[in-house]
Amino acid sequence: MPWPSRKRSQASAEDKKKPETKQAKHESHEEEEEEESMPSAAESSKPAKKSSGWAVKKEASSDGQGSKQVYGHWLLKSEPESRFEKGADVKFGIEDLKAEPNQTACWDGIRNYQARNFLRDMKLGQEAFFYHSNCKDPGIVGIVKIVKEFYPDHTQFDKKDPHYDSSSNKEKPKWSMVDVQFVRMTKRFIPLSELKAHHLAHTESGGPLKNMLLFSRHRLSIQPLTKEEFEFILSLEEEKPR
DNA sequence: GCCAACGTTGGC
DNA sequence: GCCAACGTTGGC
Repeated sequence: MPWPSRKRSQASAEDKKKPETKQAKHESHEEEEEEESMPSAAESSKPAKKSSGWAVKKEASSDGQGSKQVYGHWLLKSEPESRFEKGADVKFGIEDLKAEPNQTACWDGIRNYQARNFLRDMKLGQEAFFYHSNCKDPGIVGIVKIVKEFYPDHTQFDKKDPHYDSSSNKEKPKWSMVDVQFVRMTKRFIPLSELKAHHLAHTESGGPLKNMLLFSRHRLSIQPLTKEEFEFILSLEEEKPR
């Protein structure tokens, strides 16, 4: 992912910590990509951006504006197993998040415009599923919440960080991050295989997971979830594992 | 380790 | 703006 997963640590804004994360690269665009795709609820408090579009859906609002769809929930991918990127271990599983001060970490290292734009749409208090990727048992393991809306990702300026971006500058940071705090583990591990089975069934039946981005945007490490998707997945917690 | 999907780069 | 080459993600 952005890919993907990312991770990093620490807490808030105050400290800057270091990097870890994964993702990488940079891109080129100009940055202006601020668009986001989804609209979130209100707007961000910070910069505002416009949206552009990608994929997310939008619905017409009744009033005629197309409002874009507002996402209130998210899925964040992170890798729970060690993997080295430019000499740094990008491992950051949910246990690592729980071990951070205040069980809070900054989600740094996102170097994909689409993921970054979603990140910028995240609002304080919104919840996200914590998804373990690129590991033996991929799937949802817990729930986190946004405790600080987007601000510059300090790892883009750190030459020693695997996600250093020489094309960015402090006057106009290209990449952002948010802080997330652990909320709870899901009542049980919800494996990718199970989500996929529902996705396939819903594709036929028109169920809630038929458009889940996990299955169409493989490489997106930060994905918005509709309320229906989030609630359906939560309902799986109560079921027996299949 | 393989490989499919897909995003990015860069020539033209 | 098109598109081929290339790089990355991430499941298996």
